[in-house]
Amino acid sequence: MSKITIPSQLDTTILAETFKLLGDPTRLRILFFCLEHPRSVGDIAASLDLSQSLVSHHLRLLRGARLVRGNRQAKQIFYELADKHVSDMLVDMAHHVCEDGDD
Amino acid sequence: MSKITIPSQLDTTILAETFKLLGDPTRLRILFFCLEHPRSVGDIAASLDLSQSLVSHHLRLLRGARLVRGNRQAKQIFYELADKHVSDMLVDMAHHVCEDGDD
DNA sequence: TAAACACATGAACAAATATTGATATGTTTA
DNA sequence: TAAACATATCAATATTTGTTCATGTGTTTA
Repeated sequence: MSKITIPSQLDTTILAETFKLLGDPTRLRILFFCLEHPRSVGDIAASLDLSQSLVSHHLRLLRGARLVRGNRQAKQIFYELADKHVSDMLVDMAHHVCEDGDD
Repeated sequence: MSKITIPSQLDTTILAETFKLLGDPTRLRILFFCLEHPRSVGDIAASLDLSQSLVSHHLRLLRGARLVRGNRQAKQIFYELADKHVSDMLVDMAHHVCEDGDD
């Protein structure tokens, strides 16, 4: 059971878009930083030593792919992962990168 | 339990490298095509309508990241996913891309 | 309202990357 | 060995993409 389904070329492209977003160290750092609890843009920039502009640009891409969502709290906007789905996947992959080298 | 572990900056970079490889539609198509059983380079190129050169290039990258492995069978070389680890992740992600739109 | 603060956006540039075409390497068959 | 076949590699090109700097938008406080 659990038959293997080969995605259509369109689905493949969509899937690739998501992977592509995850394929950048800066974006991954942002995502992991927001994993535990929501973080403001300024906090992200300061903690990760990135320019505010750069963080905003990346957050826009991540927002566009529904990987994160932000809600305003007074002047600041706090970003968190979009849903458990995404965070589970990240944690899962993080584990994978640690346990390397079978074979 | 299952405490969230934030990867080091180095680990993040390594993880990103893997995601980056998965973040190309052509490579994803190659991977899914080899999911069920090993496929020769020529078969991949013909079936996916890609030049032989392009397929070889991509396979080299995938090999370098230990995402696929190939074994020679006479003139041809048959490629398959490196381990269950990789294929499980791919199938998993393929499922994710289908079930969209919570919220 | 004006100034200050937090974040978003646009243009521009440099670096990375996918793709192509030609050629090389290695394996088999005549 | 030579020719044919399958795959790999090299060099070059065109596109994509991450980053920066300057500026714009929206919210709060004086």
